[in-house]
Amino acid sequence: MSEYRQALMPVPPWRRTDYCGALRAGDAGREVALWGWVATRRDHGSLIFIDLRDREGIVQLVFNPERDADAHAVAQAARAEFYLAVKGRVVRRSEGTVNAELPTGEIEIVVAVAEVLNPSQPPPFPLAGPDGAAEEVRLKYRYLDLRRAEMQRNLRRRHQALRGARAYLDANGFIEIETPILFRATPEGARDYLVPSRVNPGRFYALPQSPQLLKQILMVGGFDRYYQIARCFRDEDLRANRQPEFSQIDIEMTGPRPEDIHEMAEGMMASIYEYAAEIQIPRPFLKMPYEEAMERYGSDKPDLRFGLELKNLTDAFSGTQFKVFAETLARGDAIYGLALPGAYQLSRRELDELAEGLRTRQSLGLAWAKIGSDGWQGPVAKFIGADERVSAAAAAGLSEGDTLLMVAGPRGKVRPVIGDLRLQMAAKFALRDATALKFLWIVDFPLFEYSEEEKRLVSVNHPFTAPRPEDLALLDAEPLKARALAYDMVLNGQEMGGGSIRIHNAELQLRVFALLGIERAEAIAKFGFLLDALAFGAPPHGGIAFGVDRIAMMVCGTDSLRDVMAFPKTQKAVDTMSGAPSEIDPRQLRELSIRVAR
RNA sequence: GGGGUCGUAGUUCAGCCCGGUUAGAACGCCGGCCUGUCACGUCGGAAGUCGUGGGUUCAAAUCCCAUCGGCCCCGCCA
Repeated sequence: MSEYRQALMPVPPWRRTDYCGALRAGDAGREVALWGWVATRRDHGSLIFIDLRDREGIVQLVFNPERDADAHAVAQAARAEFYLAVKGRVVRRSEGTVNAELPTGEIEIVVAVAEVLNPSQPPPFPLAGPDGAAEEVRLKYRYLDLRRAEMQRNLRRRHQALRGARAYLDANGFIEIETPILFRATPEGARDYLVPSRVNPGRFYALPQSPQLLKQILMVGGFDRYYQIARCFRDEDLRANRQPEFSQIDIEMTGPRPEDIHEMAEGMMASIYEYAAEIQIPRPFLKMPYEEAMERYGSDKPDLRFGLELKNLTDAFSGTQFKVFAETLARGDAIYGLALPGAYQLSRRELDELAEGLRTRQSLGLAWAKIGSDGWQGPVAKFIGADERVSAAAAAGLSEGDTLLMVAGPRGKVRPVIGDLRLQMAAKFALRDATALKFLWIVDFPLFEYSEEEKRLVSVNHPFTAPRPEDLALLDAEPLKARALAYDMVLNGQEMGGGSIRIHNAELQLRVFALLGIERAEAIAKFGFLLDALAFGAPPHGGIAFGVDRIAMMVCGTDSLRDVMAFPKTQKAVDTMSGAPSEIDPRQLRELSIRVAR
């Protein structure tokens, strides 16, 4: 490597006057001082061009050996990702050398002085262009990955989204309050991340899955309106849109009706989109009861960017001779269908694969029929009589050339399965309008559902959700029919946020706990602080929480959470850059009174 | 816990099915030449535990088994 002067100075030899990527034609004639990374270097033997990059973009530097030999020597020695400080004059590029692709393409910097502030090893992967390297490598060298324009853009949009949220909440009287990260483990919900207490051997803190209880207590504490950009932790398996550690915009207010929360949340979302994407989103959002969403879309977070609604064929087949369907009806179960327009053709093999998927995953059978000019075709067509064909065709709105997919079974199982088929078909036939933003609220969730695994009622939302007042009477007799004052905000088939009006009465809270199988003594042991708080004049209150990371994914147009987090973890919850989680020194464990069993 | 998929120069990938020369290409890297490039050009060069371990075979990047890791999904995630 040839010679260069490396300034081992802890601060640059001169202050920066501008960001590289911010210079424009209007700056022509100015003397500027810049710092930045070498993005690319084009060496013509004597003339050398360097594209210098900082967070705002790149600008072209020109080094002419006849003008300044020292600066030129620096350019000769410089390599990709060297951090340089330069001084020079901004000049308009001569005609024919303008680069229309670059915002800075009308000008360049004629460099008079240059210093290498820090050389760099050759980067392990190229930093220009959209993700060239495998994520494995990008995560290990995250600091290099973060220099890429895409990551710079994503994290800044995320920042703008949060600014939008804060601006709205601040303007509407919400007070930002921090809650502890070291909290207590509570039953229900996801697995907790635990932190041992050194001064209380054998005891553990839990990292909060969300600040749920604390924000309720802040309402009891009289703050009236609270918000927080809160870190949350859940020790569950990861997905493309799930990390063990994530952020939510957590909001609680005193005395709201659900509509008040909706209006506020829509205002905040509008502010987010204005700040992050300069888009005006249409308001108010559609509201859809949970039951309707399940009936029409087979999902509590329906994607409304396309139609293809489910068809309830139960009545249409009421007189069927087809054994499978007849048995279904005899059990009181349901038959649902999905009518694929003739333009969306599936091969026999694709249909078989779909059927196989349902059998293995859901142990449900898929029946299908193609509506031809000479009647129904398909393996089950011969079992389906003329009358049923007419009624089914009417119920499903079938025309010639269409394909009807049918699934029979318990309603609670069949609807989500067909809902999933609906999404698969949307992906296969590219039915989604990529530019649409389809917001809606899902309301009137059930309060409870029955858990086969635990053989008891569990909360659909969380145990602090208030029942609808008119459904209070159902609590003891038919708790599964009781609806909750709960709501989810859904955007393009993704849950953006959810919340509820909370129970603010200790007796009602104890009743709900009891229905969940949490007896009075256990409730007092584990949630005594909440029950006590409710007993001291707790005001009615309710709120909502939004997934910051999911919002960031939407405004950035990416489908991986890792693209909108600075330091995400892999699917095994590992940080490949730092090596966390790591083994711990035995001495440290001893201090914590912990012995590793493995 | 389970299913799928990928793992070969620094990077992106080909080769793997059907075992058999010295494991290739592009980008990057190193060196030479080059005064208007912007993915500069051009000439030359270096660069590989084929993820790891075991097995089958005269012979394994290639076939088999196990294992580790990345990604996607199911379960799980109020």
